[in-house]
Amino acid sequence: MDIFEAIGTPHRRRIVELVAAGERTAGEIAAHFDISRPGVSQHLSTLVAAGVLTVRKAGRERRYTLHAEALAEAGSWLEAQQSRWNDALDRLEREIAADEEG
Amino acid sequence: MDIFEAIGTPHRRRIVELVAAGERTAGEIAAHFDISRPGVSQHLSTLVAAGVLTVRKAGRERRYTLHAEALAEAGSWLEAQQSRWNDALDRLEREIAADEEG
DNA sequence: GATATATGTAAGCACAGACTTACGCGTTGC
DNA sequence: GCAACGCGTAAGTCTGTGCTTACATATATC
Repeated sequence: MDIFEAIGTPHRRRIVELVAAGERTAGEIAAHFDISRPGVSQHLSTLVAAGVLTVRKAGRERRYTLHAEALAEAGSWLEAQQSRWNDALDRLEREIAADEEG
Repeated sequence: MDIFEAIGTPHRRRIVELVAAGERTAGEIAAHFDISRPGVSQHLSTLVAAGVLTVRKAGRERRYTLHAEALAEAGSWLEAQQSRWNDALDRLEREIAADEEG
């Protein structure tokens, strides 16, 4: 599952927000949700698989941290599309100007 | 459906890439996919509903354009999480420094 | 070593949604 | 006016996935 799919659900985006504020254990994260703990655990797994989070075993706990580079990567794609679009607009504008001139 | 969910599938992300390069008709877009034309049409509808694209009727064609602001909004969320994370790292670093000092 | 705690895994269910084919509707062109 | 075109909508299918409960595993605690 790719990054965009991973952050494509509200629950998982909420998890990202929580972990972005600092390292969290699975239990701490689960406490913020109405769904069952295993349900949250599965969301955590998909986020790790997508490279959005990182796990670290600490005794009987699992500490989840944000892998910010993954978010940056997604951001790059978004920016690329926006600059593509701006280029397209510029081209269009120049064409119109050329038409009016000629 | 929110923006992230809208761009959460590879097909729809591909559509965004196509339209980012310039205004496209439904048919032009559909030509780039292996799935049926109605299938593409449904993807277009969800992208419009999510505010990612804009439609304009032109005769019997429908011209789709990118609504770049929507992508910018998604980008803002990503950046916010990254800066949150950087703040958390800074706090952690300061705490460690304070511990070592004291 | 037995019990409790923190967590993941397994199995199953129900629903969303990504497809398909068939059809309808407006527009263009003869 | 009528055929062809461009496109969306309807209806149905099927798979993925977001949940659930039950169970397994590893660590801490006494």
